[in-house]
Amino acid sequence: MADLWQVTLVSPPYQALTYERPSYFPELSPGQRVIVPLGRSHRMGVVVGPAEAAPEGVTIKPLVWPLELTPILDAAYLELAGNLATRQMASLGRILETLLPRGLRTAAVTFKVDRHVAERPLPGSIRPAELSRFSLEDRVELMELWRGGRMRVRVNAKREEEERFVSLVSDPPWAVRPNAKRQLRILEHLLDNGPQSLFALRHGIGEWAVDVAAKMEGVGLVALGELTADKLAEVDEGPGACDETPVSGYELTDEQRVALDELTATMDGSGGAHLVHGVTGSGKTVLYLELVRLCLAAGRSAMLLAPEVALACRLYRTVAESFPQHRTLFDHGYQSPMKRETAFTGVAREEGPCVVVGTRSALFLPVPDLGLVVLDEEHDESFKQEDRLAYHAKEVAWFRMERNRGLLVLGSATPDVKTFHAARSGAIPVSTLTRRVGESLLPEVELVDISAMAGSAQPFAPTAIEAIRETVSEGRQVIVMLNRRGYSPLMYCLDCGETVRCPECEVGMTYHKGRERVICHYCGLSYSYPLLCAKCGGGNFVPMGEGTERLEEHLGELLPEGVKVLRLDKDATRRQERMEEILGAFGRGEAQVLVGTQMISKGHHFPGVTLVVVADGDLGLGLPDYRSSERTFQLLVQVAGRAGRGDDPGRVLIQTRNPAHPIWKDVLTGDFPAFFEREIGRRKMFGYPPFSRLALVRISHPADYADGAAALILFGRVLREKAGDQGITVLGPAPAPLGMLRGRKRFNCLLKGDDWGKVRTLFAHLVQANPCPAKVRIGLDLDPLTTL
DNA sequence: AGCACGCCGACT
DNA sequence: GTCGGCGTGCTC
Repeated sequence: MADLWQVTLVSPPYQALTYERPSYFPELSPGQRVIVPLGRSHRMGVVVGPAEAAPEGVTIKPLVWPLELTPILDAAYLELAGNLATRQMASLGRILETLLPRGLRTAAVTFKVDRHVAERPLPGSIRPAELSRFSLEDRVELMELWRGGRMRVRVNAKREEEERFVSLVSDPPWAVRPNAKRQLRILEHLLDNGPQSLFALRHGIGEWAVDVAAKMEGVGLVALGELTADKLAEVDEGPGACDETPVSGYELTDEQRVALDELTATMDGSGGAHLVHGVTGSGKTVLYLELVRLCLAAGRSAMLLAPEVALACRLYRTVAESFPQHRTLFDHGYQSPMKRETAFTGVAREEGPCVVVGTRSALFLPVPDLGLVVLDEEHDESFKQEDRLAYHAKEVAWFRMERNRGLLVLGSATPDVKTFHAARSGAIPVSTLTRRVGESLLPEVELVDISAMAGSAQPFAPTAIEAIRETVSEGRQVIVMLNRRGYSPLMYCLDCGETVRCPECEVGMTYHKGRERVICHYCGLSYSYPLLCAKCGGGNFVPMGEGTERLEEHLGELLPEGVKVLRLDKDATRRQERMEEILGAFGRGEAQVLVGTQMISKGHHFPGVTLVVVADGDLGLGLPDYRSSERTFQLLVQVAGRAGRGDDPGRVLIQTRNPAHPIWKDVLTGDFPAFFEREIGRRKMFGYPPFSRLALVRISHPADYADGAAALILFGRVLREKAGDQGITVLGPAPAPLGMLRGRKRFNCLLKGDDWGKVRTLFAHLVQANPCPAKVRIGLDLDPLTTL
């Protein structure tokens, strides 16, 4: 009787197929990677379990080779992947493909044999296809070598070469001949998409990219090798950038002690979540460290997650210093595939408990016996991944901790309304920290009415200008935040009033002064400026509105000579490493003013900052999205927390055109519970989450697809037909706010129900009804960050 | 993803 | 007349 096993392929067709275990094979168990034959090719697959019987009408092939002797993935990890597969309505193979580092999911490997130990002459280097052609006795002998560690596996040289990262070494303009089209294409691509592996570059641009990039390295236009984010993380050691959290010798405040007792109570073996609601500077990090200490003492591993790389990096340094006797690991999505692979296998094979610090993707490291996960700034939207595999770190962490009987800690000064509702209704325990540690006080927040300034070219009210000048003259630092990027939102033609619009996306294109280009923020298409009006042929474009670049210019004029202004926004930091550079320079006091978008609101610690000015507090309030006031509240309280974290009291000025808005009362006092009460009442009244489940169906088809309209009518009918059975309210399908993106027409459809299962069922009906899957794409976004 | 089959254009 | 483009389809 043949020994049959189910193997899930981690490349197309992603199915679980049945293979036979040859007699000379080692024992198999779920989670082990194997090479299997498929058609005339070979693939990597993961053993999921024994198979009862061969399926009808297929001849079972034998497994070719095991890639490891003990499984790299344990049962809990396979269960996690399986859960994601169910949630995403995708196959397990497809999920595993996105979770495994590239080197661990490819069958393009070479086996290296220690030749001198073989009794008979064997080739020193063997490809999987050759293995299947060897005689039985050769394979038996090789398997002996493999078991004894005298035969190793290596990723093919070409694959390995493509693991190398390409990154920009300078900002535009670059020293290239203007007619070097391919080089420019690569440079623009890197600027838009960030540092990436040669592999990714080849996929994004074309076959020629690898050779051209190699040539460009020779002349110093790009850097090839390890990703620089890691190097910069080491550089950022300036006095201002160092963490305020003492590694040892600190004493817990009464509040912290109470919170720690409450947390350890939750930690006690049953598994569950715990919210830590503490104002900025109240010492949440110290609590995390104490919990990690307890977790390690119990012999279990711990994981700390921050919303972005820079914050995670700072947290990592503290952790590494605090636990020198344990293995500590820093992991984030911007690492080279090679590094991720090392981290992945390292953590899977680790004997004792370890500590992992990182961003959301670190959650998928196969850490055995994970007993604690901390999500710092748990309300942050970066914890949700929207592209590729869609998941929310909170849900994944919750799943892992529930199964592992571990503790999930959610920490924030401004918790997610859904989380806080769960805490208020008793579903999860909550600990509250109301006071800052040490001498520093919470900043004083004031509103500045700018409603009378409409139409003025001046972006700052006199009060704000006065405050900025005063702070700078005292030698203190100022943060100015604008929730908008680019030099100006739109360009208008003076002759005909037409705005510059992207031909692919039908949205206004933005002028970027530094690059002298107009750019579409949605698809990245750009034209050099000046340009001629498409409608009237004139060239008299004028920028409208206010962006960070113009704020930076205004400040330059407003402030005395010698005052240095830095700018931090998405454009200034397209090169990943620039952000660390700018924050580091500001932290070291190399500039007095920092102008930026919301990214400056996130937990960075600048002791010299005593004034925060929010240029336009109203932005984002009026959006037709149920979470817009939650997002605005979180952003403003978060940025206010940047002020006065040193010894001097802080001051926060929020400019608004709408001082009567009810949100200001709560923002001024930083009163989260008051904000929550108002917000939760509104949500209940309109049936928004957490009182319902909201999902967004995204439908798109090529603009020139003639039957698109008919497909949408069909979808509408199917939705309305089936929605009743599931008790789901359907809105749409309606054209999406970005009705056109990258040459595709887009439509959104909002589903409101009381159960995710029902929403999925309805979505499945929709997928089934798709008249042309090749042209019409349908995607499901559960609990969307924005319903726009 | 590979690797076949299969059906159309530009070359010895 | 062949070589070779890549569209389509299948793989335990």
